[in-house]
Amino acid sequence: MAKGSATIYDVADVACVSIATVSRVLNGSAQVRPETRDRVDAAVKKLNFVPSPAARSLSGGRRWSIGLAYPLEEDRHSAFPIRDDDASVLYADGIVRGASWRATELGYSLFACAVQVGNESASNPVHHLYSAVDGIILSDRVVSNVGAMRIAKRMHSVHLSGSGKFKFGGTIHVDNDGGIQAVVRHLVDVHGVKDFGFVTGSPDSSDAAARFKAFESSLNACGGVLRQENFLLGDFSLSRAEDAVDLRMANTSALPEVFVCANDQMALGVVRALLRSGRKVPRDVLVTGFDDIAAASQSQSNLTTVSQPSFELGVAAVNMVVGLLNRQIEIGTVQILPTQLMVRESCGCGDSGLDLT
Amino acid sequence: MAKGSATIYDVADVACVSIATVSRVLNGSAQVRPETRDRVDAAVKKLNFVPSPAARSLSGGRRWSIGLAYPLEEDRHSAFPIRDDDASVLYADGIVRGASWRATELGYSLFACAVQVGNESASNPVHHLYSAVDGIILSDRVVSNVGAMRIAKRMHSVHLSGSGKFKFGGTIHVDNDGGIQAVVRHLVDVHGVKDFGFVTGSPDSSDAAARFKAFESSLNACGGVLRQENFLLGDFSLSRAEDAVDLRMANTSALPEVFVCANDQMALGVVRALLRSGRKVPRDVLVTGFDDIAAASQSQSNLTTVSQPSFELGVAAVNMVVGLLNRQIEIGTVQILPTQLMVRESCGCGDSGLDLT
DNA sequence: GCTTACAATGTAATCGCTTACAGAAGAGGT
DNA sequence: ACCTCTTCTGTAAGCGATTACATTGTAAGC
Repeated sequence: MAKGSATIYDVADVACVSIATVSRVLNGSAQVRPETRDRVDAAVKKLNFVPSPAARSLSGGRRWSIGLAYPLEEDRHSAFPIRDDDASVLYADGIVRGASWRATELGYSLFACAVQVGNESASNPVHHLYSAVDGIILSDRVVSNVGAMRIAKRMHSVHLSGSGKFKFGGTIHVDNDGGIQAVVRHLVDVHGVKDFGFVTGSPDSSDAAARFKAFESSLNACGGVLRQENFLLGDFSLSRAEDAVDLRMANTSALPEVFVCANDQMALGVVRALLRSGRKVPRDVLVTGFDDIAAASQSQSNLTTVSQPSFELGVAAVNMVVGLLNRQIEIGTVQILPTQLMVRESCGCGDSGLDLT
Repeated sequence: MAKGSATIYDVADVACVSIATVSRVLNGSAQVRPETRDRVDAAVKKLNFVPSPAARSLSGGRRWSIGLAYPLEEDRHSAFPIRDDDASVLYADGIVRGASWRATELGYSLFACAVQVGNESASNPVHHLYSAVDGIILSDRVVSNVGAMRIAKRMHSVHLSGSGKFKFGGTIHVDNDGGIQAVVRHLVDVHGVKDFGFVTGSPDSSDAAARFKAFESSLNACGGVLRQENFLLGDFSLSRAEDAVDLRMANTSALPEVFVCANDQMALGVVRALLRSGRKVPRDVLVTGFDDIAAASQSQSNLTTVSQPSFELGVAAVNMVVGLLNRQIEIGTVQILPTQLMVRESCGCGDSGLDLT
């Protein structure tokens, strides 16, 4: 607390040079006589001097840190809202790790920051974050489009989004189209499915939108059907999807052959609701997910899903921010990461023929 | 980028007041005539003004954000080091979530930052982090003791540590003693174990140290034995523990009845090594872990372990930092969070009598 | 109507750094 | 000896906030 640590002035005093010279040595810049440099280095070492990022930041230098804002669903019930059920956090973990690792490798620090979705006020952590960093990675939905534009005008930013292109910064998204297409094709080709159900994600998520759009066109391409009552509204959370299926089952019309879900959490919720009603998966209804979170591959819920390279997404995002910073990548660049169909048992595959319990 | 964003001067101009007045309004301080306040508020809104944390930081005001540094083991092999095997990250996830949630609730932003352990240079992200925040939460091992003291002298800090007390800041740790004691007692009372093995964590981790110390004293209390060759050195990672057990088995002396491990990852590694050698757990050797990570409770590895309230740890840490900030908590305070023994099958319990495979 | 006290506002110093610009010192040419 | 270039180093002006202190405005008290 006692603000006692050394400043550039102290170093200058000890080394008997001016603060400008110290700064030059620190930043490895230009012409400093070797013997002067040594003197400064010695002083720095002696005083354990670490430049104040705040001051550095203020005076316009590079901060060597980048920010990553990831979404948190609004808490609807519990006092501790962020439990296993929180889709965005689980998915974000991988991204944070990838970004963290890559940033460190490039000599940057990564500040990760969870943002309550829908928070447009000044208390949105993004506002605190973005002036502490050189560039920022914004996950889908952490700020509004308007907010994103404002930020992008101030600093380099990369957007993790479902589809499309952000013209004021870079954009990265996974191949939602290809993933969903693979799911639908597999269901049609291998399991002869015609009658589809779909559980969609948060309405404001571009990933959710992209996945549904891809689903529709795949359906058209292979002649599948989505009856109105089998289009379920979710918000990426397990419980909401579970509720939606319960509600659907109150309707006595026959269930679809499969529920294609926009993410794994919802798929797990769907499975849970079906099991509770006495139905078995995949015996009575097939279910597929998206993301391939850890829980998907556990034996209890052997979920057929689409694997997202979340770690690689984080890596790619950092690469892009730094590329933008170094002017090696153009503003408006879009990068698409591949997805992969993971066939397990919930789609009806698997010789074990186990019912999931 | 185009540094075009509004400053306090712009706001002052628009509102026709001085920057001092703007600052007063922003910080809710003291005497400002309501009509002036309104004018300033309007200007702030109009310009979308967000104060620069850097400047704020330099001039000593509150930043409304707190930092959390958590450790990342040094990468020993892979190009993408942070995989499922990384003990600290898995454990840290819960802390980050808890801290994030609580910080948001208190109106703070939380910046989480992964730190390569052993990095004492100026590139240690902690140095970047700590001038962007009001207070900082330091996990065990993210900085040296000296580094921690330097930081603690500059700002409020809370240390997440195995035991003991950090006299320049707050300290929180889980009840390692109680947890290990419960494990040992259970093994002795229920399973009649006498001949113990122990797999310890990173030598520089105070959690590891605390757990071993607790293990020793529990052992003495109940007359158990730890033969020298059954004390295995790990570093909290799965692979390292696996290797250690392989090495141990090269020695032909009888294995101990149980391997008590300082965390779950290592317990999983131990199980893996034992299975590979044709031994069964718990039939031939018992194994226990610590932490209760998600993988521990999966049916494949039904690990008896000690549950750590990692989410609550994050919450408590934020509470303490903010308490310190508001001078409601004294420097030097120590808080201990309870742990809980989770009895599963790897200790020999369970009527299923299943061999783990 | 004039002092007084206090509320409201403004002025300017400060935080620790970067960097444009200025100045000094030495080398080389005449 | 004098002038011109280099090459190094110092001076000082910001960066955008906070805040001690100075100043102005205003209503009460006489």
